Amino acid sequence: MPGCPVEALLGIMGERWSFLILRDAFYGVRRFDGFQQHLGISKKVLSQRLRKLVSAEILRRVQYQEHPSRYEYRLTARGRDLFPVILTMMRWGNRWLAEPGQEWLELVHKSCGEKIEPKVVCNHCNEPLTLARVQALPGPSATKGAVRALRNATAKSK
Amino acid sequence: MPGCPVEALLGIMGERWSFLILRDAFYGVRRFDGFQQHLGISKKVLSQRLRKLVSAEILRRVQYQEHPSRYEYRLTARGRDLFPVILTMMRWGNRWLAEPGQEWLELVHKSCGEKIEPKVVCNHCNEPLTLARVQALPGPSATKGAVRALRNATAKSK
DNA sequence: CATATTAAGTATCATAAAGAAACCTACATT
DNA sequence: AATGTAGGTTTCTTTATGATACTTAATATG
Repeated sequence: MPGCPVEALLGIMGERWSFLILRDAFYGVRRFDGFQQHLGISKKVLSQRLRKLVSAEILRRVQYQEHPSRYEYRLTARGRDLFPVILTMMRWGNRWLAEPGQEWLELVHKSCGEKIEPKVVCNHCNEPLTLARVQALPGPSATKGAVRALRNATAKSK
Repeated sequence: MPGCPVEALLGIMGERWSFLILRDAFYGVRRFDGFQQHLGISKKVLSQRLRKLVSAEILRRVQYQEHPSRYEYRLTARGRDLFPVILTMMRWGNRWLAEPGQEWLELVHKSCGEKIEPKVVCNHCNEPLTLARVQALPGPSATKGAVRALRNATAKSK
């Protein structure tokens, strides 16, 4: 039983290739061979990860042909809803790990035409969320460990 | 050499415990023993991960006492800037993995006092970023594989 | 004075996960 | 008849993780 939502997410997505498979899915990759060639992952591990992502309902295994039967993997609503996680990862990687002016990729917003730097904000006041301004409180399912950690955290933040 | 910012980030943060160590750091944990007890990670792996996070400048190893000398681990600016990634993970985990009404933790915005659901928006137009409205284009450092994947992605998105 | 305890690790060995390469199945193509 | 294609599985080797014991330097306890 996980003790926090991050732990729960990592129980599904925490293994070595899971986020890269997801990233490829966002790029439009759907087929076993596509993932395998693009990622350079071993077939064994790929099939294990795909099975896990399917059983977690991040991907759906869909037959796209009979005789012989062939399947592909498509994002579910749950899977698509991981897009914000990938976006924040992309922003951080571009910001801190790319040579300046040498980013690997550029995100463009089709709505406004601008180059995006994804920003995480409060859904109420639309202010960017910083560590100092966000307080984590144990919820109804918090474990004892989490309650203790959060109590310490809020005690120390000054 | 990584081919995309997500890959680059995962080169640092991709191992089993790294994100949980980071989450604990956001909760205010700083000491070896604190991480070890709270996470239930083996000391060997913890010391390997901390070393890696320090060498990636996510954490700084700071002496907090002499005789005997003791060190603690503090978030750097780089590390603090991973907060948005953790926030989007928390939101996703709370949304899809918690029993309804039984979330593990609640985020409160000290600025507006409201319960937060972190939202990822465009830094120009402030609209939420959805898969359909974001276009990824290869940047200056994109690998051939990435260029091909992105071309396919944009070709297929309709 | 001897023994515990604390904090931050290392060392050693057993188990689990990942990677490489070959093989399998069902059909289509040359 | 042989080759190719797509989506895997099997087997074996290498690497990573986990459990337990030990180390070091100082303080606290009986």
